[in-house]
Amino acid sequence: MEDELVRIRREKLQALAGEGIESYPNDAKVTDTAETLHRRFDEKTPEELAGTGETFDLAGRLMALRNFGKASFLNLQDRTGKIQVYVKKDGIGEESFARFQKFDIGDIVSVSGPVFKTRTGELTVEAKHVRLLSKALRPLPEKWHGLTDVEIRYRQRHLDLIVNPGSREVFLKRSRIIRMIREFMNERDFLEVETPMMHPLAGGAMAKPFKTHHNTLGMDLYLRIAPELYLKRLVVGGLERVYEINRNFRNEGISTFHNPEFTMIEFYMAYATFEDLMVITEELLNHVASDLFGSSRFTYQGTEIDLTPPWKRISVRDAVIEYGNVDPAILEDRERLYRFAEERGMEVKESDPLGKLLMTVFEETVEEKLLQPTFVTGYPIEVSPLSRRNSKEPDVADRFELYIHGREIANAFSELNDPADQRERFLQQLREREAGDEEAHAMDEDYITALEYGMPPTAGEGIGIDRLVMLFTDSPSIRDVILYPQLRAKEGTTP
RNA sequence: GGGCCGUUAGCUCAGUUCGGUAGAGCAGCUGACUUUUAAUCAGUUGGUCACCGGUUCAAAUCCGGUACGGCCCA
Repeated sequence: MEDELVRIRREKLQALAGEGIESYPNDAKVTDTAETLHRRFDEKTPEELAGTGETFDLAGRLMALRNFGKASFLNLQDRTGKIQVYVKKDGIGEESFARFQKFDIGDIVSVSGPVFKTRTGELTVEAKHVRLLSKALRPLPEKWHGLTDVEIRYRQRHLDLIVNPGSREVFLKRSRIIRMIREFMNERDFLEVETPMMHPLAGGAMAKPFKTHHNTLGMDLYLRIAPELYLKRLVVGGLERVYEINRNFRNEGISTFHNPEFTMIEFYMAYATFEDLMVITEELLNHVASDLFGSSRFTYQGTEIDLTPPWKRISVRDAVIEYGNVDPAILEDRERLYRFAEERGMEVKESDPLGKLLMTVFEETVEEKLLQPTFVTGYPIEVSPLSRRNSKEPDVADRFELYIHGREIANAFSELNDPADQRERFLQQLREREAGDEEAHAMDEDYITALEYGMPPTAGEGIGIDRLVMLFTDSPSIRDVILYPQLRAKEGTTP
């Protein structure tokens, strides 16, 4: 039973405490890491290592223990990796060695001593001192198979991170990707800002929000579904290039591509158009890819993705014709398109306008076929309430969505900065809301007022960071790239 | 929300077909072992078979339900 294993380890800790050894000391000096030692000494010969006299201080988690009676080999894991440690009775002294017998796999220990190479050529720290810094009272998952139970991996991510190097790798990469994005934006003179996560009305996207309540103000608030309207107010305020990397919350289903809270970067650039953003997007993703892979090519779930610009550009309409094999004539006729979609079991309503029908047919027939990076343009104005109208085709928005491997990765448009048109669009959304569309955009008078002070011509874009990380880490599920994905509450667990 | 699949020792998994004393490896414990690396050798502890109910002389196994998870669909 588990209690038995915990009891034995607790008794070991108590036995050490009985000898006057502090159970949880915090005065360990750690100056070296596994990585630095490997880098310095892996290529050296045993002779070069011998007799230098230099000693090293490191600490980490004891991941393996191979006992030989009067000597032991340990694997010590720190944030940079693993290194072998050799502990022998002669090396640390009899008393110390007796205490060392109470160490277990999983314990946090510090080690100091010189390095040498074993018979098999492995760089090893020869311990002169070992010390228990923190006892692992519970056993770790098995060393060889690791931890595969996905539920434990998500609920107890610490265990996953300790025993599954691949998982740790994903989150190191995630951090690196975000760092590269910041670097890219900062270099182009974008200002990083933070805008409210709690909104009096949920705007900037078409989605159902989470509702919460502020007691003192006595008002309901919504967790933001997008930062868009605040960021554009900042552009009105003269911060001509802004970006925010932060969480959005959408009260929707959970799947391998959807988590209720997810991370986006949104950025806005005055005096740019959605077409300028295509180029910037190509550059941004290549900036990240070149850092991660040293290349524009990488593999996602067995498919080679090539980010070499320029990427394909195609309108929704042309894509439906090309990938969906739909007769162009049908696309001009609302009635015919409705029947077409209906006959194929797509979820459409009799009242849907042509643009909405077109998007449904696009989603059903095209999306999954867009494997290589593709800018889809020509979005109907009625599904783009915040986008600028195309000057030549007023029914079409100056907008694109980026698809990679059949998934929407980014959404961008030239911003609608005409307050009168914006009011009309909101009113249209209100009508759709009244017709039963819960996700239709709310009226935001305050935002319109801000536009009335004059917003420069601006283009803005949102990129889903989690989905980008999935692509770049070859992860099949969004839960693999979010440290604590949302799960159903389970009795006796915190998250 | 629907369909399919899963839940057995701390971990990784057999065992379910066709009901008949709950198993292995690792970890743990005891002993041997001062250059191993999935160390080795000998011995050994450890189980609410997810949970609730039913059928049966007898249920991990069959039936019904619940919880949680995974995949697919909406």
